[in-house]
Amino acid sequence: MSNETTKIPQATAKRLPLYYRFLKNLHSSGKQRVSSAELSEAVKVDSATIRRDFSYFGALGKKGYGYNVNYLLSFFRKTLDQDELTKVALIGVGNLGTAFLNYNFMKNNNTKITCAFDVDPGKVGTLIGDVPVFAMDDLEKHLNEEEISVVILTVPAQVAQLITDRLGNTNVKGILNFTPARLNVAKSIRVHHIDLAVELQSLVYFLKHYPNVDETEE
Amino acid sequence: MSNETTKIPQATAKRLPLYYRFLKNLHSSGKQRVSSAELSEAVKVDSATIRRDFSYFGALGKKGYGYNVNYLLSFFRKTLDQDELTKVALIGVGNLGTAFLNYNFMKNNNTKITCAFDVDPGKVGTLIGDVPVFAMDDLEKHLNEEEISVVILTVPAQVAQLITDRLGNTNVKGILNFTPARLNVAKSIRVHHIDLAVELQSLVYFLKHYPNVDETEE
DNA sequence: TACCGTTAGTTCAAAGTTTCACACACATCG
DNA sequence: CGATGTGTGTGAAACTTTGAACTAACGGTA
Repeated sequence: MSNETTKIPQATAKRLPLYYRFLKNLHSSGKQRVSSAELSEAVKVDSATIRRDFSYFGALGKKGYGYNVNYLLSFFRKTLDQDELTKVALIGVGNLGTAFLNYNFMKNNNTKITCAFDVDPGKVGTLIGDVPVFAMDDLEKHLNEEEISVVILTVPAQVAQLITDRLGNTNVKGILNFTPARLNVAKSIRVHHIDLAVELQSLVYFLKHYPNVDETEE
Repeated sequence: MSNETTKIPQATAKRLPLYYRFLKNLHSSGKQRVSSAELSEAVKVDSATIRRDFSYFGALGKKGYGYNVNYLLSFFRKTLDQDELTKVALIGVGNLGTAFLNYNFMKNNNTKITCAFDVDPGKVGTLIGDVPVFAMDDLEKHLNEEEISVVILTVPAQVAQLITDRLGNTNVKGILNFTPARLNVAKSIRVHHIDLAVELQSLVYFLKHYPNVDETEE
């Protein structure tokens, strides 16, 4: 453990941003120390899991004391690269895309949507939530100029693969895909799917077939 | 296997809506039969996993032939309760909430947003995407009258727990939570989290720390 | 009708993840 | 300054999920 090069389990990596956010809350409410049990209550993750997650990064806490909020926070800030800003592009300014542009969900974070793309000439050239909307034709040009490596995909499903193929000519390494389409990508590109209809349907399925079980993540 | 009462693994259950959607696509494109390998290519799930997933429901396919699309489709329709409509309420008509109301992501499905709630008097009484917006004060009343058991939560984080507590007095059994808040709920209520900021951050983390690994779900 | 190629269903081992439970270290208090 | 309680870090066990490999059944073809 405690070695930077040791690979962190994926399940752990997915929880890190969650921990980070709650630590920020604790910090701003003036808390000095926190135990894995308290944290567990707040983020709804088993306390043993939290301790193990933290332990992958070394001994961050003190026995009989807990974790120092400031120390933990500054550690995570470094680990999650919170100091350096990751620029993100949003492709497809429809209902959902517009909501993301207006939504402040990356305000406090290390990620920022710096440009958006759409085919609608009525939207091109405008600012939505302070983000400039460019023509889809200029996609590769702007992505390369701004050296963008992460995109949010909120285009209609039919064109998702088409757009994705064009991303092959850019520096894009990660796609957050809100499209129902399952994308074919070069293996140098990482895709995370958020499929809203599937999420809703599977929730309904769980309710009908697994009555009364406890909470599950996404 | 093949027994209706056998509990399906959660990982499998999450994939069912995905399978269902692709089967619908195949059906409408006139395809008669499909193999697990073809399906695997389309949904990006290992073919052995697909075969095992299906086998929990019994022998749905034929060796040396594959699966009959019609048969499979009608089977899933029953299994996923596609015939009966699940009414869903949306709470919080902000940027994201409005997008969902306008978005057609449940048009083809067994779920439909039938009412929405907000505190803004300017929104109350209006129709957004054909869905009536009611006052937050009348939340319990409408939910009970319409016998709604699933809600989508798109309110500001600060009030998420407050609203959730009020759901305790209703028939609501499932919450799709788009709020960063981790909700305290009675264990009869199931919560699925979709935390957009966390998703984006964890994608960025993966890109920095796990270069060049393959695709991961949600 | 007999063969051949295809592909479902299943078994097994491996990998990944969570949870338990406990020793040990530290903080705290008298 | 010693005793006591608290809470971390972690070994081991339990559980979940995946992927590879195999078997056996079926369809198609000559």
